[in-house]
Formats: sequence, structure tokens, C-alpha cells
Amino acid sequence: VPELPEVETVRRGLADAVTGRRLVVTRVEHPRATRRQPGGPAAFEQLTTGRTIASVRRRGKYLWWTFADDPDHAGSPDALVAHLGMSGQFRLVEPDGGTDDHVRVQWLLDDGRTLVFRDQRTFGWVLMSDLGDSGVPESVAHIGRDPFDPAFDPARTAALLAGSRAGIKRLLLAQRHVSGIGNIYADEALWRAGVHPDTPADRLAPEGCGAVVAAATAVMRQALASGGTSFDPLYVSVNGESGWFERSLDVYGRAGQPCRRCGALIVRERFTNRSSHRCPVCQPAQRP
DNA sequence: CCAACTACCTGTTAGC
DNA sequence: TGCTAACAGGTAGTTG
Repeated sequence: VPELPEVETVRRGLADAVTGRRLVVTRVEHPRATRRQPGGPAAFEQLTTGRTIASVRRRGKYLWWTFADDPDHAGSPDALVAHLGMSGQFRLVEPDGGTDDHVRVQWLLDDGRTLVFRDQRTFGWVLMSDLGDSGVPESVAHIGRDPFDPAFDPARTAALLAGSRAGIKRLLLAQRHVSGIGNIYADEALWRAGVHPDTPADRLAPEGCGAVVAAATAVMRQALASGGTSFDPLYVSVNGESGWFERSLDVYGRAGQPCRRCGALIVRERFTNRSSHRCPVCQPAQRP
């Protein structure tokens, strides 16, 4: 699943490939991809066709392209926001390349290539959105900053987390106080910090929450440095390459294998209709 | 306002 | 072999 390091890898690939390119024509192949767009596929095609990409930006797992000023599109939203969901990909296709069943949106570029948005499980989406005064699209403004943001404030984030009684893993996944963390890196961060996922954040206090945030930041930086993506054909960069970080995961997907710190067997538990992985010794259950 | 729950979706794998 | 169930899980909307 694309989380912060994977989405940042995609952003970098996109920035290199499409900055300054004009979208000659947009075609929505699957209406679900534009389900959040007022006016649906037709509106999305009309609002994006002919525009020139000025920059590619990101907050948490949300990506957006800004567009160059264009009198033909005066009054149109300024940003194309995309979320990859579970399985979304941006891929560049050479002029003689084909298409496939998972392509949801495609853009013919002015260099002859085609940019495609592929998404097997269709949780991803694209949307034209206004840029607010802060430079963040309206549809992204509800999430917190991510740890790669130069303006990210770890102490303030820890204080915000510690102000909640909710379990720390739920809070990390909520994207509210800190964004970009998904199930994989949440489990990795909690293992590194030695914290049980259900520990109430207020019980951890700002110090404990700060340690979890620091662990999440560290593991995501390492993941970004080692190719940014998990080793999975669903999560590839713009050029189709997979990363190698899955080989470095300590708990996620390691149920039944020994903890790399203490040797106890990693357990997998149900957690709000998904799964949590933890070491029963390093991350013991909290006493009531 | 906060916290918790569920629908959304499809390809793969496990089990009978 | 064929069928069913479980599983992967981020987000938005709803409910309590």
C-alpha cells in the first residue's frame, strides 16, 4: 500500500516526467475514479484538457499538480488532486505502448507520451480542487502535516496526540495530527518505540507520543532512501520499478517469526477490520 | 466535537 | 476442479 515514502517516490518521478508538460487530452476510462468530482468524468475531462503542469506537490498520501495560469481556464480550479488509495499508480507509457484493464484515467501529453492512472482496487481518485491561501488544495486541508514537511513540528504533534484518549495506532492512521502513516509504518513505528497499538495516547503523554512519531519518521525516511516502495507489483514508481524496503520490515507481515530484538514470536491480531503486527514481549498489552 | 464503525472495491490465496 | 470465504486496507460518511 502506498504510504508516505511510496507517494513521495511517485511524486518525484512525476515531477521529473510531467513538469512543464501540457495535457493535450484527458480521458476518464472508469467513472469511479472521478466519483468525487462535481460533474463527474465529463467535468474532469473539460477542466483538465489543455492545461500545463507547473509543479507536483504532496502532503501525506495526497498528491497534486498545480497548473500554469491559462486565460482559457480562468476561474477553473488550480490543482489536480490525486489519492492512490490501496493500489493506485501513475505510469508513463511511450507513444507505441498499449493500455490495460486497470487504467482509470489517461492523459495524452504534448511530448507524445501518455500518462496513465492505474488502480486495480479502485479506492484511488482524482479531483480538480481549488488551492487555498496556504497553497494546499481544499480537498487536502483537513489532514495534518507529514513528517517530511519542512514545517512539521514534532513537539506540537506529540502534544496534539497526547491530548486524545484514543488508541495511539488509531490516531496515527487517522491522518489528523500527523499524515502519511498507514498500517505498515504504524506497526513498524510502534514496534521500534516498544508501544502497544491500543495504548491510549494520553497515557503515553507527549514524551511517549513524541517517541512514536520519531520512530515513524525514522522508519519512513529509511524506506524512502531504500527505493521508497515496498517490494510488491502493486506499488511501483512512475517507471514501474519496485523498491526493496519490505526486506527491512521488522514486524509487518512477520507473524510467527522471531522478533529481531528479543526472539519472541511476532503475533498478528485483528484491528478494526484489518491487522496489527506486534511483539508480545517488546509491546506488551496494557493493564486496565 | 470526538470516537468508533462501515461501505466501498477486486485480485489472490486458503480451505473444503 | 470448482466453489466459498478470508484477506489486503485508506478514506468518507454515518452513527453513537
